[in-house]
Amino acid sequence: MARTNKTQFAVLGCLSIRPMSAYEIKHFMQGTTHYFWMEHEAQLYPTLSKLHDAKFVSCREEEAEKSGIRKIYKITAKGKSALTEWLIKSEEPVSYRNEFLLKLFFGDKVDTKFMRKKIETYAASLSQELHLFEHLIDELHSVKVSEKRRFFIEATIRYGIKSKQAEIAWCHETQAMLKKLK
Amino acid sequence: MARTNKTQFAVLGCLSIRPMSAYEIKHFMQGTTHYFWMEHEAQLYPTLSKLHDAKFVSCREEEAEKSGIRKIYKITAKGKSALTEWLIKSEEPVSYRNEFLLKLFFGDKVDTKFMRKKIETYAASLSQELHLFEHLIDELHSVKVSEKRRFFIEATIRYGIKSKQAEIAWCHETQAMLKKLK
DNA sequence: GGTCGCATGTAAACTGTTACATGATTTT
DNA sequence: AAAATCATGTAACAGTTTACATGCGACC
Repeated sequence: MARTNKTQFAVLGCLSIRPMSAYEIKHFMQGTTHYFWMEHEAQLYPTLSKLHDAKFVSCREEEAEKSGIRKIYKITAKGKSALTEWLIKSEEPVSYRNEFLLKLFFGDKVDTKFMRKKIETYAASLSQELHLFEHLIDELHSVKVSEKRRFFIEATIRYGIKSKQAEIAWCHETQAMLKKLK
Repeated sequence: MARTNKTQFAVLGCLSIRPMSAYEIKHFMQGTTHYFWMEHEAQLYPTLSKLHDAKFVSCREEEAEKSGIRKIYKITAKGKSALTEWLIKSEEPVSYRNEFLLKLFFGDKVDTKFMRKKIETYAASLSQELHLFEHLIDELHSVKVSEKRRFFIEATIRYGIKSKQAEIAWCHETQAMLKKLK
């Protein structure tokens, strides 16, 4: 079974919010979906071309802010139905990889102090991410969107907050247990 | 900056437990690290060849159980120091992708009932994974390993349990909030 | 004069996944 | 007789990431 390319749906999703250029999509993702979905420019440009060829998006060129042209893409009816179809469909399972856990699994191969340090660093980065989520929630208050739209944006942020909190709790618990070990 | 291939370290890690063949490594991972790390055979065989060329592992051939030969790889001193170096090093940030959250983010584009159903299905798969972890903890009691080794194996499983519990709690919370919405 | 932001893209390398290919033994 | 397990691997493709390339305007 072939893997279906999800980049196209991420792009269609963004364009369902409002028409955007490739550059804008990148910045939009950076500000909203970056903690669960991010695309590289090298994927965005060819994906938009393909979506345009397939009539999922239309394209309008306008003067760029500083120089040259800017290609604004807009989702078509065909694109919208493709997006809806994907939204409703169930996800194919994907393999999740966590390098930190992989190292931890082999943690007995090195001195305990290294793993204590590793968990500490990991906890610190989790806290930073958690702060970012709390900032995103604050930001959301000042954004003008429909109640329904707001609900789903907030749901993804709450997901991030709950996950990070659980992971941070695990870090503390594990550090405490490590101290008792040996 | 070049990405470092982590497959080789996952393999070296497995071989630090005991000498294994490619086939055994796959089954070992399936039984232990599968929920945070998994490799395909098509990656394992060439990776082992490369590790052998680089003198990180040695190879001994023996009669296979059923037919042909079986190549048993053993980590060398050089391989051990490479593994240790990687274990201590900090992780490069990698992009995490979650198709479920991506869909949820655009959830306002479809009728609420579809997203309710989606969260329900997601919660069910999380519960199943949680049961698997609890089973892994049980299994761990009957495995003979050092106290330190056991600690780190258990830590990765506890991580899984805590994460899944938090996600399940999020599902319930979000379902309840969805009911109130409109 | 150099860097940053806006804005487009291409090329190459690498990684990951699926499918294919082989062959013996054991179980259903 | 067919399917599963043990055991090796290759080929082809799809997807991801890095680096490169271009050019203007604004700011320091």
